Amino acid sequence: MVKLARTSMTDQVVGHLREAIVLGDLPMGSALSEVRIASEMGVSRTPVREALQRLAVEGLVVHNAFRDTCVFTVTPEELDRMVDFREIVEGGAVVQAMKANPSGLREEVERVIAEMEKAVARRNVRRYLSLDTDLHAVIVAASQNSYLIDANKLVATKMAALRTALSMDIQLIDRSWNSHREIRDLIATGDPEAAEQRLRRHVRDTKPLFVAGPGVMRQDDRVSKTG
Amino acid sequence: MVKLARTSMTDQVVGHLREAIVLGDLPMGSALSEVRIASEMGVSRTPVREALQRLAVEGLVVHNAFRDTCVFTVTPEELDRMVDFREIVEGGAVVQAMKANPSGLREEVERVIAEMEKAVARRNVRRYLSLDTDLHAVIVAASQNSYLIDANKLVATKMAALRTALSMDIQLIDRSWNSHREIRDLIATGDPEAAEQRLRRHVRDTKPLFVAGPGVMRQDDRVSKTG
DNA sequence: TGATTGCATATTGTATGCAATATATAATAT
DNA sequence: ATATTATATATTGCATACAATATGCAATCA
Repeated sequence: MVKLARTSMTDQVVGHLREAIVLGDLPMGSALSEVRIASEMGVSRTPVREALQRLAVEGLVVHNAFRDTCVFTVTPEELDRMVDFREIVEGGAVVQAMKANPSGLREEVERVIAEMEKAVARRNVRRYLSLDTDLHAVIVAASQNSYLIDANKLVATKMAALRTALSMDIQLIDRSWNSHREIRDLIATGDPEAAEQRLRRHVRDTKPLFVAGPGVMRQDDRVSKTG
Repeated sequence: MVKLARTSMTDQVVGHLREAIVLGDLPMGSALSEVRIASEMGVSRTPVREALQRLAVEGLVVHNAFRDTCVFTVTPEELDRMVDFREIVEGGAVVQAMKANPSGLREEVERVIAEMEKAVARRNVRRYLSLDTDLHAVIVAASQNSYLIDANKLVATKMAALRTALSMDIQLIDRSWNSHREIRDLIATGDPEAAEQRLRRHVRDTKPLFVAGPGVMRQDDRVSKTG
């Protein structure tokens, strides 16, 4: 671990853990030992603790006082609420973006859609799912509203981790791909209401993919140690 | 400071600082010295640091690396985005609440409205503004969606601090009071769309009260030390 | 056999010390 | 007089040591 170069150790630990959670290296529900992470990253416990505190506020880890802190898990009921929340936030964001920043929104969406087309052509499911995360992120980012962006992070990182854990069929990808293109078209058309409703429906439709997927479990199902 | 009774020192510091910010004891923009807070609360720097990290994620304080951490400030542009955000989140929440938890929503709103009526009768502006914060909070809470609740906190605490710093005219209170009662009526009526639109308009209308108010400033205007 | 108590271990919570960096002040040079 | 530099001070960032708490296991007892 390099000696803090303009970025604090705590920031590096936060980034490292977030990435590990999204990539599935830290399975959902697994306990996070401060000493283990510290020794693995070659730092002391202090920056690790501070990183875990921040991630706990973000909801990416749950902190059990005097016991341990684990990677988040999601119950089916909570997944419902995540979808409801995404409808509201992403729907609101696309309206904001189309009114305040339409060209920027179109450019960013077009860019991701183009990448998606390549991924679909190559049947690269992994890449497509990553771009799925990106597409929703750029829509929210185009709103240029830091509160919407921060609010979105409360679910976006979890969704990214869930997508990683998901083994998705190629048929489902095609279905999602159609949905994404329709959203792109409606954004290009310039009708905020239509785009919002289509985006909300899209988010709603993806719910069934996750309810039966891995990572969706009771809150008590601990898995393993840091690994 | 009592020796941790079921709650960690860090939690206590978080609560203390949040309250101090909302009540205006820590003015917006003021720098927060770790050692000063630690000595004032009779704890070491460690829990203070951890508390500040958490509050930074919440956006209540801004952390300048290697320099200091200050209480948040709001620019007029950011206030616009806060209002946009509140429209989306509170509007979405009231719809959720009316669909999933209508009776609970009505009860809670009715309770706060009743308290407001007393405050208005007694011309107690301070109390009314506090209930204003409560009213919006109970609406979001009634959605029973933890993500909406957490997202709302990204602005609710800041709004509470801004209200505290605000010296509001009694005429403006009467105007707000009418607005609040209309929202209550629409919630009681049971038309989610109508209630959402009315709530969004109410949030939008309150914007002018704050743009000229105290606490809304350029990000660089530091004020004083912890005091 | 089953429950309970006590101890050993592991983990978190807090305090303190030291290093690194930033800010302010004063001295110097042009 | 202004700009620059050196220094002193204050503050943050990190590491380590210690205290408090929880967990697991074994021994003991009913």
